[in-house]
Amino acid sequence: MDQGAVGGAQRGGSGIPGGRRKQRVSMADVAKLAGVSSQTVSRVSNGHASVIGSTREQVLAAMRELGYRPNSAARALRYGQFNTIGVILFSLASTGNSRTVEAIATHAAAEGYAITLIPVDIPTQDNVLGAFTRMGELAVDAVIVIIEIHLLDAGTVTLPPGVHVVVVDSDAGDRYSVVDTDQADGARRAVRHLLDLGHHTVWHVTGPQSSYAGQRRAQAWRAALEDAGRPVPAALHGDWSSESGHAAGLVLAGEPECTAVFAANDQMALGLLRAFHERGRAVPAEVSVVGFDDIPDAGFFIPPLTTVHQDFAEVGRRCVRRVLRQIREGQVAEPGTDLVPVRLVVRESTAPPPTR
Amino acid sequence: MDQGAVGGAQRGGSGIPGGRRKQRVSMADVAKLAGVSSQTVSRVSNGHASVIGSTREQVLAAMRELGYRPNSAARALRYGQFNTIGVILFSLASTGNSRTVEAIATHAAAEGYAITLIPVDIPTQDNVLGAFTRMGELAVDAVIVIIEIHLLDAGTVTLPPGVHVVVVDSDAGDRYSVVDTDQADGARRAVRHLLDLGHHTVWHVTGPQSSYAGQRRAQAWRAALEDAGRPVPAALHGDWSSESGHAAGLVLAGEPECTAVFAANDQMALGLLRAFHERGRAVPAEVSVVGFDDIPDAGFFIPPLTTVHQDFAEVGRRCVRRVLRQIREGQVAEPGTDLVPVRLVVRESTAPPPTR
DNA sequence: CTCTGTCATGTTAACGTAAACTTCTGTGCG
DNA sequence: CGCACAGAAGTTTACGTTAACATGACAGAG
Repeated sequence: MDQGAVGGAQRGGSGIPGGRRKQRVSMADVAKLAGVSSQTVSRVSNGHASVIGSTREQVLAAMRELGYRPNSAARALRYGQFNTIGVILFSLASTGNSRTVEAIATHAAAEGYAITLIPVDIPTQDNVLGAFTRMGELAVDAVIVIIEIHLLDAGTVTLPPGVHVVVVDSDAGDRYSVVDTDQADGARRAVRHLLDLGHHTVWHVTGPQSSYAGQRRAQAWRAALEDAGRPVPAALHGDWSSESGHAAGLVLAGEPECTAVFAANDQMALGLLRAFHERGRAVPAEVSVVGFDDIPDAGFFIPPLTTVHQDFAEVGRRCVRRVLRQIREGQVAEPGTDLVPVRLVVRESTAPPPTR
Repeated sequence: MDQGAVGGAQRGGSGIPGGRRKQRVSMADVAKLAGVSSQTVSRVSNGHASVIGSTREQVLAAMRELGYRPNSAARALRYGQFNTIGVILFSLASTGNSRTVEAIATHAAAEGYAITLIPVDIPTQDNVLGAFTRMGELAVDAVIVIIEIHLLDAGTVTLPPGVHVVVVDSDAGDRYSVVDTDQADGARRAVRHLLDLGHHTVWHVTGPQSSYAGQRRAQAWRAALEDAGRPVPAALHGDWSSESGHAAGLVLAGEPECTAVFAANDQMALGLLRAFHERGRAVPAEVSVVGFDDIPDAGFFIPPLTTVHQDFAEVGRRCVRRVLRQIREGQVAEPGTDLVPVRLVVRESTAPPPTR
């Protein structure tokens, strides 16, 4: 280094008081104030044992006085790790997503990892790809994808090398590490429950076609009916919203032989209940309704909703566990599907069909 | 573990093909392959103009071949910025929080910022303090706090110096930069609506005491009644959950003179509807109910809920705007409260009181 | 009294990137 | 023909931290 005369932008003059040029306090500053080397500050900062008590106290005092905070960028650079997991998702609006994300965040925090959210407004391929590109530039050790993975597959998306991935809500267990609720089992239980009550068959309001969860619930609904040798009515298509459930309910209310409906989520079930109420079709006396998710409100619908309980917290927990195992063992991929079990919660929206 | 035979973690030999020792590709690697200096790679990476076409192509080809991704830790270290905003929050479970967070994430992404979530399981002081400590160590340029700020004030918490803060749901506008829904106005509108319909007074089911939003809705409810010269019934205390609303509803169903209830959120209103239904009190013929939030499901309750619409997206947008202004202008604090307006959505759960 | 070992602390170097500066090449003009 | 100048690319250095090594002091053993 030549001369400092010019460099106002450089690091700022030394002793000029009040001239707060420097943004952040570094170890060097603490070290100077405490009269030790910056390495000693580092040792104190990281709780190494080999610092004598009096020195430690001095350093801590200096830290406090200057308001020292370690610079995580420098740390990350040094260690090659960020202690952060990225989460790519479409929307937090659905109960399932937000609860899963919350569980992921909680469990990750317990392991010393933070969560970085990358929302994708509209799940087109371009946007998802963009999210991954951004993710690649982001300070992230691994990624959890809560979005339809086929949007990635279809394109020429290559996941950033060296980034570990776990996927939620997907059938891509052959290529990725997938964690998911046991959608098929849930749908099966819902249908069985209704058949066991004596219903001849069960109608279905699906989720959006873009959702694997929705697709699988529909497949399992169909399969359960076929296995029981029952006729399979045409499915009505919803989009998870109570509004779409309501629309479907208005249609179903006009079908006299419809005595049992399985909605692919609780919100659509709410719409169904509303529609049946409007049309004077009593639930459960005339029509039974089963939902999926078991949102906290489901027990307070009119009538309280029989539904399939999903353990979102467990999904989040397993995502974190998988992703951390990948990070720690240094493996890039570890395909396979991890299914989280469900259970049916029977409330008051289901009953035997009306006798005639 | 002092011997290299084991340590694949080190840096790995140079030309050994296939032996992917090195975790990440650096500019130096790209530079070597492209036969240029790493500075040239940097220039290409950042789109500087002063690189001739052929060289640029070579570098890009090398980047592609090696799967180069810039190391954001090094970048952040260099620039002193992370392009990341931290969000401290209690829970994503409530509609309001998750939608606010989503809006924050979306708008931040549009500005090139990512969101890091720091969940606080139980909002004790210690935990919040811990979250802030963690945040201080985190790669974050600013923080948005969606949690009761008094949990911070009461303790000896000093916000990390140099970190910009915006707070949601708080009355701490004198000390912090606060963005919030106009809770008072919303509550006032709800009460006015019911009084205008002819109700003598309005009962209230509150949110949890720890919530400023809840407190302010309750205050404004009381004030609106007093301004109108009406008696103020004792408030019933809820905790945002439909279950607590249900419990309150069972109590209110037993009060014959109760003809109008304002619930501090929609979920508790759902519980109220359920309780009134159980007890055979017709809504709105005998009792009117107003909620707060206007969750998407509210229009499909039985009956569809009259409620105060909150613009969560706008709250998120303003948070991001404020926080970015702070970052860009380099100001640490900028106290003041920014209120987002609300509107009353009248549906079918309100009507004039029964004539007697 | 010297030698060895231990413990507290200091010094050096490296992580990957990019600003600032330096060097090199070729072009146009007097 | 030489010189100034512009443009392209290379070199140096610093960002803040910490592992690895170096230093120095002091204690106990021979």
